[in-house]
This record gives sequence, structure tokens and C-alpha cells, in this order.
Amino acid sequence: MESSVSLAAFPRLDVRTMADDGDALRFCSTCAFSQACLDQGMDKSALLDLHVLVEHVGPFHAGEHIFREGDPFEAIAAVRAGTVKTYVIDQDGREHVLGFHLPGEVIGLNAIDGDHYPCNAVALDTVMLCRFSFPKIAVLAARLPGLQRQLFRLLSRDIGRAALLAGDWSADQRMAAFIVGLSRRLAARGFSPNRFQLTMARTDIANYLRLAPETVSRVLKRFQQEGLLAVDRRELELTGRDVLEKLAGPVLRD
Amino acid sequence: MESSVSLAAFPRLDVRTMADDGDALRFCSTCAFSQACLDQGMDKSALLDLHVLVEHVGPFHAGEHIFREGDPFEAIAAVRAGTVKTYVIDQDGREHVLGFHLPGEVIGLNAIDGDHYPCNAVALDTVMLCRFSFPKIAVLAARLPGLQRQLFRLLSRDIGRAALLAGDWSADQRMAAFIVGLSRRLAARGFSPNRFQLTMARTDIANYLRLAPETVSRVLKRFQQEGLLAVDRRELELTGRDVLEKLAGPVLRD
DNA sequence: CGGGATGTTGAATATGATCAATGAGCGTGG
DNA sequence: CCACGCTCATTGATCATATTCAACATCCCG
Repeated sequence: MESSVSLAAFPRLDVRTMADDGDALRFCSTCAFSQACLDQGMDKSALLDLHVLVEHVGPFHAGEHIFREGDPFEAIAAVRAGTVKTYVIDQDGREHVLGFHLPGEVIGLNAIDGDHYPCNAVALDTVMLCRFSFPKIAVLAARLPGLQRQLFRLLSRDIGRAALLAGDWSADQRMAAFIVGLSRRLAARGFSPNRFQLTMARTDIANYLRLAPETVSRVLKRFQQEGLLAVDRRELELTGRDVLEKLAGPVLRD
Repeated sequence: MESSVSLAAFPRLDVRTMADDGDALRFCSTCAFSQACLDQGMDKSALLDLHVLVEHVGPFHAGEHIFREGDPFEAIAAVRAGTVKTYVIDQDGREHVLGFHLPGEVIGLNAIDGDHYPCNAVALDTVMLCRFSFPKIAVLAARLPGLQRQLFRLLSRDIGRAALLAGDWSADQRMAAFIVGLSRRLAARGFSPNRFQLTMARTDIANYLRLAPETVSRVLKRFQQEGLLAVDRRELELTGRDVLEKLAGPVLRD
């Protein structure tokens, strides 16, 4: 039933050699990774080196797997469009959602320690990726301090992010933090912060937040009654951002 | 009341220039970091380069801070002896324990993304450290692929580790996973896996596991009644390792 | 239309938290 | 050496939040 298109096995597509600077900068304009590398002190000629080892892959359609637990680790990837869910299946066959990855964010970082991906990654809608061979990018990072620094930062940031959900927060705080977090991440990529689609099912949200799906329903309903949200199916509008931010504050630490 | 000896501000002690290979390898024999780097393909001459930028600092005594949230980030450090607790204080003044760091483990990795430490680190008993200036080690990593690889692995591993506690496990599972986890980490450093001291207070364990201190007491008592543990004050003996491993299994994923 | 997946609602239940009190260990000082 | 005080740990009783179980509603796609 489920299709499985392994990133590792994905044919190398769309590898172009850059001719001129302008082309290079247009090449991956939606991929925040390049911009961040520039910010870390990489010059444009270095960016060219980075871009020649990028492969644009996709589209992956909803339900298609990008990689699976145990697949040999070869590459990290930046999400260019769509949403990726990462998850594991435990011994009892229960799914545990590890995270949702929006455009501009990088998947596969937790695979660096080990030869295989430690989790599954699946597209929730139509997903486009920039694939970076990790061995190659590691070699390049040795030449480009800006790139090395950016990779260290990405990894370090994820450590902190993973700790957020670990707290013993209430269902309300978790839900608020999830919504505000999504909103901010979307805003950072240029999307509307106050009105967006939930690309994941309620059960996925519940699983991610370690709540029962019923609890997610009830909290959303109450938020709506309190005027914090307008919920219509998977469409979300933030109507009481200040209160949500305040609820989410302790979780997001700001 | 509390003493604060910032690692950042700590005077550079014990910086030696290595004369010969034998000396270098003895230099940091209790620091697993060097060994791990060797395993990652670094040769001995490269290890010399690494060792000249190591500073052995300490001892820190119980309650002394190694660094504090907001201190400028300059260095990561490997624990050579003792236990380090990392934690944050939230807006309401409540402490959140992020982790306990045993000999051989590295602290400060989550500070790489940002100019300041994002948490506090305090010694729970007498702590000795190997301090590595991060700017210097990053420069060195560009020359030494084995070192770069080891740093990437350390960072990547911590991402996975942080996700473990995030699950919605029962108090019994959390407690078992904590004990089994400690046991394994101690065993990896050559300590007895079935009999060891808890260097942290019950309240710290509770805080780390997101349980009430009372719950920790009750679970420990029940484990003892069921013959899984012998608890005496902070002394712990694992008498039913198989059952504990089975309880911890889903949390530790093995 | 119809059927299956997804989402919502209500009532009962359970797990761990909270509150309050007691106990044990340990350092200090008389 | 014992008394004191402090911190840390334990125990019991009550309470609250979120889960579970069951039924129903809705949406989407054939």
C-alpha cells in the first residue's frame, strides 16, 4: 500500500555544474541552507562548490517515504517544499513521531552518528528536497570554515530543540507551543504566521505531543471557544496570538 | 552562598607542550574523547595537535558551577572524573534538569549554536575536566577529518539521546531506563555496572525524569520489594537486571 | 451514494501530582 | 558525646489531569 522511495537509492537527478555566480544563487533560492552558509562567512565562490554537490530530488507525494530506519546513511537533505514527518516504530509496533520538518529545515542530522538512518521520514504532502551527500559535504566543510560552522550550528540547535518537548508541560502548554512554534517557523520562511494549514493529522500531532488524539481535539476546541484560534478542519487561524505566546512561553523558553 | 567558578573565566592551567608520543597518550588517558578520535581514524601525530590545546581544569567541588546560562561560549569540555548536572531555570524560577554527564562524556555541545551557554552546569561531586577551546578545535577539525567526524558524531548522538526522555513513558519505565542507562554508561568507562552510587539527589532524578520526588521514592521502594534493586541511601545494586532491562527496553530502544 | 479514514464528544478510570507530616542522616557547636 | 538544626528522603491521603473506552459525526474519495 505504502510506496517507498528511498532517498539513498534515489537516482541522482538535476546535478548541474554552475557556470556563473548569478546562476548559482538562483539555483537553490528556496533552500535556507545556502543563505545560512553565507551568513556564516562563506563567500560566493565557496557557495558554488556547495551547489555542485546538491541534488534536487522529488517530488515525493503524501505517504511516500524519503528514507526508512536502517537504510544506509549517505545524505542529509534540506526541505525545499512540503512537510516531512520523522518517526520510529517501537518494539510493540507503536509509532512515535519525532518531528515535523518544514521548508528550510534539514533532515537526517541524527543519522551522522552511525551508518544507518535511525528513523523513518515520510512526506505528508508534496515534498521537494535538496540532497547533500554527507561524505562530500564533510570533505568540503574541511575547506570551508563557514560551512563547517553552519553544520555544527544546525546539529547543536537540534539538541536544544529536542529537549523542549521533554518537559512536563500541560496539554494546553504543549498545544500552544506546537502552534506558536509552527507559526514562527513558517513566518521565518515567508509564509503567513497567523493563518496556515496543519499538514499533519490530529493523531500525528497527538503522538508528537505525547497526548491522546482526543485531548488534542478538546484543547483545540477550548482554544477556539476562548477566542485564541479559529479552527476549520486542518485550516488554522491564530486570533489570540498574545495568549498563545504566553502559554507557550515556558516551553519555548522566551 | 553558591560558589561560581566559570569555565570561561577559568585561568588556563596545565597547558603542556607534548615532547614525545608516549607522553601525549598518557596525558589524557581518562578522557574518552582522545580514544574516540583515534577510532575515527586520527593518527597519533594528529592526537598531539589535539592535546596541545587541551587544558585540564578542576577540581570543581560539589555545588560549584562550571558555567552558567549566558556565559560567553568558548569551550566544550570532556568530563574526566565526577558528575556534572546541566539545567535551566524557567521564567517561574523552576529548575529543569537537562542531563547528567559522567566521565568520558562531553558538555557544552548545545552551546555551539549561539555565542552563549544556553544552560547551567554544576558539579555534583568532585569534578575534573578536559577543556577544549571551541574556536581552536574547529580550526583543527578542518585539518583532521577524524576529529571533524568525531565532533559531528558527538553532536548527532546527543540529538538522539535528547529524544529518549521525551516519550510518554510510565514512571516505572522512566526509572528503569534511568538506572539501566547509568549502569551502561558507567560500564563503558570501566566502572561496576551492577553496584554504583547515585551522585545526584532524589529531587534531581525526579526533575530529570519529569516525576515528583515522591514518585521516585515510591518506585524505588517497589523495585526493591520486587527484588530488582537493593537501595541503601544513594548506594544502588542491580539485583534483577533482566527485568529492569525489559522495562527500559522501549525507552532505550534496544 | 457508500464506505473508510479521520475527527469529535461524553463518561468512567487511572496514573502520577500535590499536600502535609514524619523520619533519617549529617555537620556543627555546646 | 549528645543536642540541635538543616537538608534530604519517605510515607500516607487526597486530588487533578489526561487517558481510555465507546459511540457518533464528518469528510473525502471511490
